[in-house]
Amino acid sequence: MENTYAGNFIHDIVDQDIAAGKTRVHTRFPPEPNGYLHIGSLKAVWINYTIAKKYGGKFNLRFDDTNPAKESDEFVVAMKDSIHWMGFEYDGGMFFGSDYFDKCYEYAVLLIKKGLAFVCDLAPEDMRKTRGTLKTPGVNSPYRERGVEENLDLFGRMRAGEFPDGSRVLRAKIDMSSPNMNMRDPAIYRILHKTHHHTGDKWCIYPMYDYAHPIQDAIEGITHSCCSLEFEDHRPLYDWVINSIGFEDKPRQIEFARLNITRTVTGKRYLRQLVEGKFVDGWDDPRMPTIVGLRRRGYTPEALVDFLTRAGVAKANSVVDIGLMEHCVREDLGKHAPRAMAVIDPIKVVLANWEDGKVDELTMENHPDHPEMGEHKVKMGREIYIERDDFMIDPPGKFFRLKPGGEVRLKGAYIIKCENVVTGEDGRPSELHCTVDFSSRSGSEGSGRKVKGTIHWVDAATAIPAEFRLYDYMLSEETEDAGDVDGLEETEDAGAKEFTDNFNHQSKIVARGFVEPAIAGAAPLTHYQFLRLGYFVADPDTAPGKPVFNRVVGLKDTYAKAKEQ
RNA sequence: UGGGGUGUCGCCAAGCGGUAAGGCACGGGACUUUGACUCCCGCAUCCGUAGGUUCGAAUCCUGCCACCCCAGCCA
Repeated sequence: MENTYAGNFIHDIVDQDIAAGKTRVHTRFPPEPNGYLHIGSLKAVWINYTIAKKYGGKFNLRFDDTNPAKESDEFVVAMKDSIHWMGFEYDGGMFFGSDYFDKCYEYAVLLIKKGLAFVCDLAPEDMRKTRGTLKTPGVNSPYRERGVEENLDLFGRMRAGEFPDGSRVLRAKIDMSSPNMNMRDPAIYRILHKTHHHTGDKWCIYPMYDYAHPIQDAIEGITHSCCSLEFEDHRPLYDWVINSIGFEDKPRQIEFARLNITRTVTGKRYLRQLVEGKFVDGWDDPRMPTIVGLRRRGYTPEALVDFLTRAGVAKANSVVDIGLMEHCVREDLGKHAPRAMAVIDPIKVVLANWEDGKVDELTMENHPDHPEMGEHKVKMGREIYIERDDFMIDPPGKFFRLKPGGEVRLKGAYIIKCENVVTGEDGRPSELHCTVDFSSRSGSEGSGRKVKGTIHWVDAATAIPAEFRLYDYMLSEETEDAGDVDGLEETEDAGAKEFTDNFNHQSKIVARGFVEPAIAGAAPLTHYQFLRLGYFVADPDTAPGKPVFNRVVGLKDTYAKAKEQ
C-alpha cells in the first residue's frame, strides 16, 4: 500500500548507522512464550520485521525462555502459528534463548574472572533492603569483595545443584550508588530447580533477562534490537554486558512506545485472567486482542499491518482509537469481501399478489465495483424474510424503508408495497402482507423506477438458518482504555477484581436468522458483506448445514444515528 | 536537583531555524437498487508554559508545569 503516513524514527536511526559505516541490518522478535501473540506484541514483530525487510537484512524469531516457571510449548506453537499467518517470515531463523545457556554460563565465568561478577549470599529480602531507594544509594553486599577463586567455586556449585532456590545469586559488580536502579549490582543468575520446557533438567540456574538478552542478540549478530519504552533504563546494563564480555559487533537497543488501543486490554496477565476465569471462550475468542481472536473476528493480516502503519511508531505514550483499527478492516474488506444477503432478526413478508408456487430466479452481483468477481443466483418465492428493523409501523421523520402503505425496493428484485400488518400476541408486528410491482423487476425494462429505500431480504423457502455472533468491545465505554485498567494493579487481587468488573459482560450476543443458500457452506474465515448489516466472517465452528458468522464491523447507519438525536 | 523518557488539532502523527504533512474522527455537498461504499470540500495564525537568542523558532537556549517508566532472585 502506498503510504503517506508518518515516518518512523527507528528508520532514521538505522539510516544514520548505515551512513556511519554499518554494513548490515539484522533484527529479531524475542517473545517470552507465556501467552498468545496479541496486537500489542504484533507491533514489536512488525517493527523488527519491517526494518529487516526495508534494509535487505534478516529477521529472527527467538523465544526468550529464561524463566522456566512461566513458559510452555503450547505458547511457542501458538506464537509461531500467528506469525506465520501474518506472513512475517523469520528468514534469519528460529531460536530459543535457552540455546545459549552454555554460552551464558561461559560468559558468566568470564565476568567472574574479570572481577565483574560475584556470588552473593544475601537473602532476597536483604538484597532488597540493601538496594537503597529511588533517592538514596544502596550499600555494597558483604559478599561483594569475595575472591575470584571463591566465586568460581561457589558459582560452579550453584550450577551443580548444591544450593536451594533463592539461597544465592550471581551478581554483576557495577555500582550500588548508581542513580539507575538497574545498575546497582543486578542479579544475573538465579537458582531455580525447575524443569525447563526446552532444556529439561540440565540446568538448575537460569540467567536473568538483562544478562541473557544482550548475549542472545550478540551471538545472533543482531544489529538493532527494538523493544518497548520500559526498557530504556535497562539500556546501560545491556551495553555494560556487551562491553564487559567484549563482543566486537555491538547490537544496539532502540525503544519505542507500546501500542494501547481504546476499549481494549493487552496485558498478558489480564488476557490470561479472562481465559482462565471463563469470561471469554478461549484465547481465540473474537473479543480477545490476540491474533487468533482477531482472525476469528474477521481481521486480515493486511488490515492489521495497515493499522500498525497508520498508528505509527514514536516514543510518546498514546492510546490509539479502536475506530482506526476498524476503519482498516472496513477498507480491506470493502474491496475484497463479496456481497451477500442475510437477515439477522427476521420478520416474515407474504407477497399477496405472488402466484402460489411460483419461483423466480434473480441474479445478484457479488461486488458492485468488481464485475470480475461475478454474480450468483437467488431464488424468490411468495414468502420472504426481511430485517425487523427495516419496517416501522409508525416511523418518525425521514424513514426510507418499509412502512404501512409505503414502498421499498428489495435488493436485486422487486419494489413492494406494504398493504397490511399482522400483529402477533406480543403486540409486535408478526407478518407483513405486501404487493409486488412485477414491472419493477431488477434488470427488466421497468427496473428504472426509483423508490426511496432499498432493503435486503432472503427467500423463506430456501434460506438456511444461521447463527450470528455479534461481539462488542471487551471494555465498556466508561473504561476508556487499557491504561485505566493497568493502573488498577496495585494489589494483585484488587486489580484482578476491578478488571473483571470492568469487563463488558454483554459483549457477546447470539442472533438466529437466515442466510441465502449460496453462502451457507462458506469455508471458515471467508468474509462477506451482508449489505447494511456489515462485514461478517464464517466462524471455524461452522458445521455442514449449520453456518455460523461472526460480525467483523457493522456499517454506519446514519438513519439510526439521526434517530438517536 | 534521584535517574530515564515524553509533551504538535477530539485520537494517532510528520516536522530537525525559514514561516504547521498525512490518517482516523467530525461537518457540508455529489453519487447511490440499502441512508453503506466512493468522490469532492472544510477542519491547528498555532506547536505544555514563561522568558531569551535570531531578520525569522514547533524547531536553538534557560526556567517552570504535566504525564509515563525504574527499588523482581519477571520479561
